[in-house]
Amino acid sequence: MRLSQQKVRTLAAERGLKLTPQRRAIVECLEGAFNHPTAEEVFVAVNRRFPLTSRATVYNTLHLLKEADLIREIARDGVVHFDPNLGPHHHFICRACGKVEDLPWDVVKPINLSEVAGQQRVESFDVTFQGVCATCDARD
Amino acid sequence: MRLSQQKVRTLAAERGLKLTPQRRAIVECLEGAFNHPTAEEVFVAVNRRFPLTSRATVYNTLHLLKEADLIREIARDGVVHFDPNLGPHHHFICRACGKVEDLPWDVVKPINLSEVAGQQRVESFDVTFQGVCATCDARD
DNA sequence: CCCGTATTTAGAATAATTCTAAATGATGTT
DNA sequence: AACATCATTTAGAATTATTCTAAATACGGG
Repeated sequence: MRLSQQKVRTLAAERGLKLTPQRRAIVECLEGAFNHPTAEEVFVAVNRRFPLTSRATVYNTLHLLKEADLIREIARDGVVHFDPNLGPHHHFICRACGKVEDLPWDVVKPINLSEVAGQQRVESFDVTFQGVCATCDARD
Repeated sequence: MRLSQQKVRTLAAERGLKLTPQRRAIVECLEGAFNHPTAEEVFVAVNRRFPLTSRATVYNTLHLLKEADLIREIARDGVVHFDPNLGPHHHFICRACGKVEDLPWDVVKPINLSEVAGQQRVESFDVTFQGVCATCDARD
């Protein structure tokens, strides 16, 4: 239920992609990240171990993983975060510090997509909760 | 239940803000917009009537209106849209053309915010549905 | 070990937004 | 109606985020 090197190996095999050290480093960084990093944060983290990784490679790989549904993208106020947690869940964003946290799937009662009437073909949905996180709440 | 000049007049009075022609033009543009425009689209629309309005003014005013909860901001894949519809509702975003549409509030069963457990102080939530809009669906 | 081709790179290009400092103008006061 | 004040506007520079480019590199099958 989470991005892993194994899943990426399978993807690479299926699509004829190459497993470069850069890609492995990016995946490794995301695997262990529970803080929903931005592209820039991934770039910095990867460059600590792999000093010459370019931004282009980070962006390319993030897009690749997203296309393959191995990571999710969370945008808020124009800030884009990435999430390696593939299990169904929702997000909470702190309006004070911008931190993203996961919330359990069942806090929202089931939604039957076919009942979301309209002309559209609805395929998925996601819920974002806003408020103040514990840390920021304590700081006031 | 919608942004209006009247609401902005009240806001201006309360906060000592000045009602400049530029601000009125921006509000007028948003009032009549049901297409969730981006900042750039507002800029272009306002400049049709008011040729020398700068981007800075458009951004400043949009931030002001957002702070005052007179418009909502909708971000998806790093693209930011603005919504003058203040009534409770959800959004649908077409993955093909990026168009944003409103969906009625009651397609989601009520969520009791105080029951959304965790350390956080949860204040609000919103739901974004994804899929293909009627226009794009017909085009395939 | 070689080859073909996907990938990586640094930096330039683009896009979105914010900043700056000077010029302007809305509004309460006289 | 003219004034003074202070918020606002402006053009363009600066910043930030992301994408593009074309040349150099390096997976991984054979």
